[in-house]
Amino acid sequence: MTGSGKGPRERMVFSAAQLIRRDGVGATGMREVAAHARAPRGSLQHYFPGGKEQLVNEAVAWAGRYAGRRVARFTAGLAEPRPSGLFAAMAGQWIEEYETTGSLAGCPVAAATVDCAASAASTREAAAAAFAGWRGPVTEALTGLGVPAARAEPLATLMISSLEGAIIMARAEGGVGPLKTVARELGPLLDAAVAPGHAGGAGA
Amino acid sequence: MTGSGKGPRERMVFSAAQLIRRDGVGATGMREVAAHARAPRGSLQHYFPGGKEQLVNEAVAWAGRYAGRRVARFTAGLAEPRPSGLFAAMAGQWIEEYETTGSLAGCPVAAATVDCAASAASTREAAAAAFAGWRGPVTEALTGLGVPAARAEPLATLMISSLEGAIIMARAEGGVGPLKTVARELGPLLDAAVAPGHAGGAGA
DNA sequence: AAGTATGTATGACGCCGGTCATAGTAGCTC
DNA sequence: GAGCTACTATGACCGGCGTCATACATACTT
Repeated sequence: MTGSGKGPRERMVFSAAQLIRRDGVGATGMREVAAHARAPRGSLQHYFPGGKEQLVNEAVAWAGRYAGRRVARFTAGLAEPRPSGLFAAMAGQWIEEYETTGSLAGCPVAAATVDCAASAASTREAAAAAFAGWRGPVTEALTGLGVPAARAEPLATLMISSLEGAIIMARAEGGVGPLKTVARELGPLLDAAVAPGHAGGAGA
Repeated sequence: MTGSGKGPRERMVFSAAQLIRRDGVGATGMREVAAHARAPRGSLQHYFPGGKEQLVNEAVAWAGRYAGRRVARFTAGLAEPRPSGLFAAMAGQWIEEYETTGSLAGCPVAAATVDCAASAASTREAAAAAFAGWRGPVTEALTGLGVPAARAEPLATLMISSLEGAIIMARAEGGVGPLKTVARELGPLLDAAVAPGHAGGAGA
């Protein structure tokens, strides 16, 4: 997650995502993105002729892909292959970040939605695509964990919704309480959706 | 919800909440708020000497009180007194708004959190207070509906989180799908938390 | 060596934001 | 009717924003 390896273009997209995550779209300036990415300011108009809107959209898309990949990795590394474990891992990523950095930034996709859904159609669509690219792997993971196909996608939507909402409440409260609460409360409910007779993980 | 009755001060707070809800804090201008409230621009510095931050904080507080009162009214008017009914009513308010107005604004508390949590401590606290003032009535309602005291507050947190997240996803997708999905999936899980033997509503 | 993409570097422009300063206008008391 | 308070009304200021225009440096082609 250093983001300083690749080319300047990627770094700028990455930096944009980070800054949007923390301050929202409106309060994130183009110059600021370039500075944060240690990229030349002139490269902005070179790589993103579509201006800020394009940059924001790419940052959102990047975040969506990142979240999707992350889910796949979580699923592969679950100690106890149950839906609750996946959800705990998703929430745990945010808890861990808070406890590491001491402060909690939000989700760039949510920020872009809040700030742009009503004003920039392309950004709204980028956010929708990002959510779809996140929900997909979650849905697959759930089916792989034994959730009936018909319920996998709705439950994936519920998981992502709860997580997004908990992130916001956690930021407001200045603590990870809501994230832990949501993980604790929703987990068992998700496990209950596993088809009976499915070969669970370690315990039961 | 007309908001044009009371004095100019209240109207401005209300207008601020509405505009923030739609465009986010950053994209909402002070002049715009005054114009929307049909209030004189000079009144801004008169009523809100603390500037934009104060106005935003009051808008957030207003939204929190509104949400809390709303929950109390939902609870009183439930056809089937079950947790799922309350949650459906909460989500239904948003669905209805979308189907009435044709577009979906967000929650002002969420918007303020996303845009200000990292930059304005007072706004972050206002948002936390607003969430608390929303969660309180939900918690009470759940206990009144038969949810054991120990689980009422965590489940209230889960409900609000899911709703907030679903609102964001719905805005991104440009449709109420996520709201309906979340209501459908979470409702039964909430009902299952009702203490056994509790005198439920109509059916079971 | 000339030429041409590709990327970098700045400076300027216009705009709109929040805020300040300063008047002006009721409505009320004494 | 003088004086005070509450509110309204503007205009100006300064700063930051996104964007544009333009010039410069590479690096690869032919």
